[in-house]
Amino acid sequence: MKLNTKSRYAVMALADMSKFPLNNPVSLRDISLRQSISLLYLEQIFFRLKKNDIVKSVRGTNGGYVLKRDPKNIKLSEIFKALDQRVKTVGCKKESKKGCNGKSAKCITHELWDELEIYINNFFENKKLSDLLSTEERIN
Amino acid sequence: MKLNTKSRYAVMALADMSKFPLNNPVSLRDISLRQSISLLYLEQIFFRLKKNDIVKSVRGTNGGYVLKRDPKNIKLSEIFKALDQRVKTVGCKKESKKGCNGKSAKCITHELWDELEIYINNFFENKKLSDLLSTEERIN
DNA sequence: AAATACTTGACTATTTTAGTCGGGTATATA
DNA sequence: TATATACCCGACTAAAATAGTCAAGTATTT
Repeated sequence: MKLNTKSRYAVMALADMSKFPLNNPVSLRDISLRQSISLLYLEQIFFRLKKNDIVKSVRGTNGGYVLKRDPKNIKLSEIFKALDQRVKTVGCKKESKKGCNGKSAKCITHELWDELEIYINNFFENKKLSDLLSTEERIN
Repeated sequence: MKLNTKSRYAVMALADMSKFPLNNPVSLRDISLRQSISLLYLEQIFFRLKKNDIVKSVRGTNGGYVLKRDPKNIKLSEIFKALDQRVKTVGCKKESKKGCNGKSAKCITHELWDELEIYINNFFENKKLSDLLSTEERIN
């Protein structure tokens, strides 16, 4: 069970942006250098963040990305959703509605995975981007 | 973020076993048929469960596996541990001790992943095999 | 003896992940 | 208005992880 780099980098990059004045565009190039994340990969990530209304872009010289909302109002769950990251128990659920292929035995653990999914989503639902920021400021 | 089949099947198989009289060996062949899991794959899984003292084996005709403890005393966290399944944030932590490669900026999110890891492990730590069983019995 | 069932390492196909490439378009500034 | 900067975005690929199989056993019961 592991987190992929896409969502991990997304959170890192957005946390990085949050440290700067909010309406000031931050270029991916700068984030790339500061966070040691490939620029090309960041572009891919921000394409999705933009599509999901988390950031907006400013083109041209001195352009970059700007957070669409205050970090206080950006839940980590939104970021994960933007990158198609969710908890999956795999199998079991997708192929059927109720009894998992009709074989009732197959679903002994069905409720468990549902519960886990809700539990984890809950973690991200209750975390804001601003929560990371204050942690960071405490450290430095 | 997803659960792998190994730990998923392990939980399913053990829950299946729990439904039978405890000192009665249950053969992998039967579990395989009931839960639609490949026998060869189950063998691999039970090899690890055995090494981790969760089940013991009874060889020969009418043999099979037996739970080493009462399902009330088997935590899901043990099962996951037996299969090397754990939450990983990947990168960030392994390569360094404190400042993540010395670049302090790289670790804006470090504490977050630690917290998540603890949070999820907590879920499994508080679930017993017997919890699944009663759920199952409620359903059927 | 024969059948059943566990033992265990090695192997392989498939899928997923991480990350790159390429060929754009838009905008600010000199 | 030329040029550099920075976003745009689909397609691609190498590497790693996962899922599952194979093979060649050994132990026990009936």
